[in-house]
Amino acid sequence: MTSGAALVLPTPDYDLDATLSSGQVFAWERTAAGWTGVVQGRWVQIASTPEGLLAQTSQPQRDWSWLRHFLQIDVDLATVLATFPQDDPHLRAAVAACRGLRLLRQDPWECLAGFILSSTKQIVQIRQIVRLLCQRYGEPVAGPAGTAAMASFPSAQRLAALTESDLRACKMGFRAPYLLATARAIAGSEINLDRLGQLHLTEARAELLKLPGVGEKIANCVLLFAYGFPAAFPIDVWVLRVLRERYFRGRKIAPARLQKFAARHFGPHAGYAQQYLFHHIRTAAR
DNA sequence: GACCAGGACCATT
DNA sequence: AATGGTCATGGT
Repeated sequence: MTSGAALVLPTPDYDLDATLSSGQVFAWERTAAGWTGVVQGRWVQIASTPEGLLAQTSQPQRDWSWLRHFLQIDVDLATVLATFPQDDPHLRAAVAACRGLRLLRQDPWECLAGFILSSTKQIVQIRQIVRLLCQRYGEPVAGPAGTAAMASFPSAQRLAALTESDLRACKMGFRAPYLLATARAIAGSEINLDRLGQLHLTEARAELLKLPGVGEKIANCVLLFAYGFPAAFPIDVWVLRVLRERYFRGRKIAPARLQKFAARHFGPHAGYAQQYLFHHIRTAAR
């Protein structure tokens, strides 16, 4: 190791592959050496080893709390799973198949922008759009010697200064005006993302819903993946399918009723349950 | 070529 | 409250 720093995080019950490929984040790259990404401006590569998660950075690190926070290392997964309903065979099967799947704690703006781009897009396509945005408008972040550089996700201020056609050139189609208007609302301080974490779940959701291109589903994704509200329960087409087929005999149920059911049935960590159901049905489908 | 993708928004019933 | 059309782009 000629530069940077390395650290082993001995974390039981952590499936890094499942976590980083389960549609929470879109800017991480999988290489032969592990996963590479940018967290708070820092280049970081993470590999799964028998001793735990092996993290490497390009710069020396005084403390690693930023990475522990992003990975949510200190969440005791067993405690979360213990809050799940014990008499639910479908959820039980999903947890058994995806043991170690975790929720991350992302940067709110990157998460918000990523999910504005997510509507009726496959995850591989969302990743492609995000990659283009980072390469064209993000800041380069160098890795250790001999590794590929990454690019940070562009700030709201940076995107706010672009035009709609700049964004359309990144292949995001009709989502371009949504992303642009939301970037300008954030850059212009009409909404302060730093403040939302101090609000209650419903208040924070109401703030996010003011942004163009943000409905219930995307708001819940941001609340769950960036702000750590474990009860937030995003219902996309996949989760909708699971809920209908497995819990309502294929009947179609009003969205408000489904949200109510999810909160009551899955409990205070319903968002975790949602991620297990989502990842399970998507990985089983291939 | 048909169908679908981690939806939101608008108009109409 | 519920339905239907529209919005780009690319994978299967």
